[in-house]
Amino acid sequence: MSGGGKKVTIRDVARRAGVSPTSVSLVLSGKAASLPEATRERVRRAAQELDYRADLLARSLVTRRTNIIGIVVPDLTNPFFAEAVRHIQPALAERGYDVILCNSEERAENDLRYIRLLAGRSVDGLLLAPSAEAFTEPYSRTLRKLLGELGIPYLFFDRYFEDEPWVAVDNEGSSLLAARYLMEQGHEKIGVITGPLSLNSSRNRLAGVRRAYAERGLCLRSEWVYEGKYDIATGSAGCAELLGRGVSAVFAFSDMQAYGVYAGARRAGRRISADLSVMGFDDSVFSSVLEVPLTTMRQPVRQIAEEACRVLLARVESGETLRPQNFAAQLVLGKSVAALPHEREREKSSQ
Amino acid sequence: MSGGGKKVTIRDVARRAGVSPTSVSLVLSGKAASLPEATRERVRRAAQELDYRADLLARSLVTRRTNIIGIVVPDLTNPFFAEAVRHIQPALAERGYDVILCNSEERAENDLRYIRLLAGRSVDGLLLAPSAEAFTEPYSRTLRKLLGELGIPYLFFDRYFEDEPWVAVDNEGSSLLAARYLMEQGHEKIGVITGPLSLNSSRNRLAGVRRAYAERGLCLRSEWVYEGKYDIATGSAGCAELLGRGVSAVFAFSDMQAYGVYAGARRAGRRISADLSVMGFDDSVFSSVLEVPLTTMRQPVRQIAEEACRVLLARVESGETLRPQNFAAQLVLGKSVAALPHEREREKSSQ
DNA sequence: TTGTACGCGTTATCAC
DNA sequence: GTGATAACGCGTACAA
Repeated sequence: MSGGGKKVTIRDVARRAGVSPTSVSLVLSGKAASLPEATRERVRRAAQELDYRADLLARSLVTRRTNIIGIVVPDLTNPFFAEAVRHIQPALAERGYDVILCNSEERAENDLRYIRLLAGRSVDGLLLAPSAEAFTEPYSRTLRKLLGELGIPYLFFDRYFEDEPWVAVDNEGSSLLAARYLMEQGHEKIGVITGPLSLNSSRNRLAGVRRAYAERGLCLRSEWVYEGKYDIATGSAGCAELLGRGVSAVFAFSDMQAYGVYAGARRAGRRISADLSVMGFDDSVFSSVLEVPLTTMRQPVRQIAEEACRVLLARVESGETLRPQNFAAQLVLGKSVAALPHEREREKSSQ
Repeated sequence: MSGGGKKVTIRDVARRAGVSPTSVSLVLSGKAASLPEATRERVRRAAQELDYRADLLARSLVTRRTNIIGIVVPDLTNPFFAEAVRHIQPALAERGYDVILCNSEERAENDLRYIRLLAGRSVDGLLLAPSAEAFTEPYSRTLRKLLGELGIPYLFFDRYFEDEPWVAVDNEGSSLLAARYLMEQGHEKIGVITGPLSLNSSRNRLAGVRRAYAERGLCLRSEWVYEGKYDIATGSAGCAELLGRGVSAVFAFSDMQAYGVYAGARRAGRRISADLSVMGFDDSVFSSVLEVPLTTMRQPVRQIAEEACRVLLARVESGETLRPQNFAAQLVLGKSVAALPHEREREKSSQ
C-alpha cells in the first residue's frame, strides 16, 4: 500500500526462498553460476513477490562504488551545456550510472567546492567543464592538485588542460574552416570575439583564425580581437567595439555571443549580412529562428557527450585511458554571411 | 600526496585524539555539549590533521538520509527548465543538499523510471516537472500510485496535479494579463498556441485567455486555439495554421513557441508586429536579442525555484506542508505587439 | 564518556 | 560442489 512499505531486505528474500542471504546475493547479482537452476528460480520468484530492491547505499558502502558520475558545468543556461548534459545523462543511465549535476556559474570556487562535494559522495567519476577562472592561477594549480589527491577518475570535456585527459571538438580545425569560409566570401577584415583566453578552446579557435589569415599571407590584427565571455553581453560589447574598427565580418566563438552581435549591430543601425557578416560557433537551436539565420559551426554535441561518457567509463571500469576521438565541427549555412561586392565581381569576371 | 590516500575513519581520529569513536562522532556533529572543551579541541585538531571526512555513504546507511534531492525535468534544453535547475541547485546546496538531475525528454516512461531510480538511491525528496504524457492515463495513475507507495516527500513544480503539492506561476492570472494587454492594443482575434492540454499549466493559461474574452463580452473561437508542445516546431506549425484563420495576434504559451511563430511568420511573408503581433510566455534570454524583441510574460523563475526548495525541504525536514506562495508573471514589453490601426484611431479621437 | 549493537549487502571462510 | 556462517564497511544511537 502507501506510505513507503517497510524495506525488504535480502534476509527477507532468503527466508521466503528458504536459502541463505548469501545465495540470494549471488543469484541476484548473476554470480551464482554454480547454484542449481531450481534454487535460482526460487530466489528470483521470492525477490519478485516481495518486490525486493537492493539498498544501493548498503551496496555502495561495501563495494566502494556508487555508480554515480559527478558533472560540473559552468553555465547550464548556455544551450551548449544544456544540450551536452541532456546527452550525457541518458548515455550514462544506459550503462547504469546516475548523474549528480553541479553548475559552477563560472566561478572557480564553485568548481573546487563541487568537486570536493562530489568526492565526498564517493562518485565513481568526474566529468568536468570548469569555469574559465579555474584555468587561471591560483585556481588552476589547486584544481589539479585536488584532482590528483582525490584519486577519482576524471575527464575534462569542452574545456581542458592539454596534458589531462579530455574530449572536445577540434577547435583549431573548426575555426580554421569558419575563417576560411569567411575569406572565401571576400572578408579580409574579420573581427573576432573570443571566449576567455584562459580557455584553450578559445586560444585554439583563435589559432585557427590566425592560420586562415596566414594561408592568405595576411595577418590578424590584434585590434580585431575582442576577448569576451561566451555570453550574449560580451557579444554585444564586442560588436560595438569591433564595428568602430572597420571589420566587414565578425566571427563569434559562440552562438550566444553571435546573438549579442545581432543585438549590438541593430543598436548601431547595421543590418546583419548586408552591413555586417556574422559567423557563430555551436549551432544552438535559436540560430535558425533568427530573422537572419545564423551561419555557424555546428558542434557535434551528442557525439562529444557520448564519447566523453565512453572514455570516462573506460577509466572508471577498467582503468584504461582511451585516446579520445577527434570531432570536427561542421559549417551550417545561414544567411548571416554575405559575399563582399568586390568578391562577387571577381567571381563574375573569372567565369 | 596523490592517489586517493587511504580513507581516514572515525576510529583513526579517535585513536589520534585518545578518545572513543563515539566522542569523535559527537564532537564533529556538534552534539557534544557535555564534553570538556579540551577534548573537543583535541578531536577537532586530530580530525584536521588527518584530513578526516565522514563517509557520507556510511552515514546515510544509518541515518537513512542522503541529503540528496532528485529532480526530474522534461526538457533541459528548454531555457525555462535550465534556468529553474540553475536556481534550484544552489538553493539546495546552501542547505546541504545535492541534486541528482534527470531529464525525461518528455516521456512518461522516463519519469517513472527515473523516479524509481531516485527512490532506489534513497533521495530525501523529489522535485518533479513530469512530461506532458505523464498527465494522461494510464501514466498519470501509475505515477501517483508510485509516489504514494514510495513515501518520499515530493513537490511538483511548473507542472502539477491540482490535488498534489505544487509550486508554479499563477497561470490563469498571468495569461489573463497577457490577453488583456493584447485586447487593449485592439486585438480581438487572438490565436492561441497552447502547450499540451494535459498540463493544467496550459489549461489554466487558456482559461485566462477565455476570461479576457469574457470580460469584453466576446468569445474565444475554438479554431483560434492550436494545441502545441511548448517547443519551436509546434510554434511554427501553429502559426501557419492560425494565419489562415485571420488572427491579428498570436499568444504563444512559451517563448520557444513564439520563436517558432517568428520563423513561421517569416516563411509566410508576414512581418512580426506590422503584420502579426506576437505575445510569448517565459521571457527567455533570447527574446531580447530578436530583431523584433518579443513581448512576453516573464516568469519569476528564481522565486519559483527557491520557493519550491523551501516548501520541499520543509516537508523533508519537518514533514510540514507549507502553503506555497503564488507567483504572478510580469508583462515585459518588447516590440512584437502592435496596436491595431483602428484602435489607434479610436485612441486619437477619444483624446 | 564509552562500549556495543545496528543498518544491509557483500565477500571470504568454512562445513557438509 | 552446495550452501551456511561470520566478518566487514563506517558512522550513529542507545544503554550503560
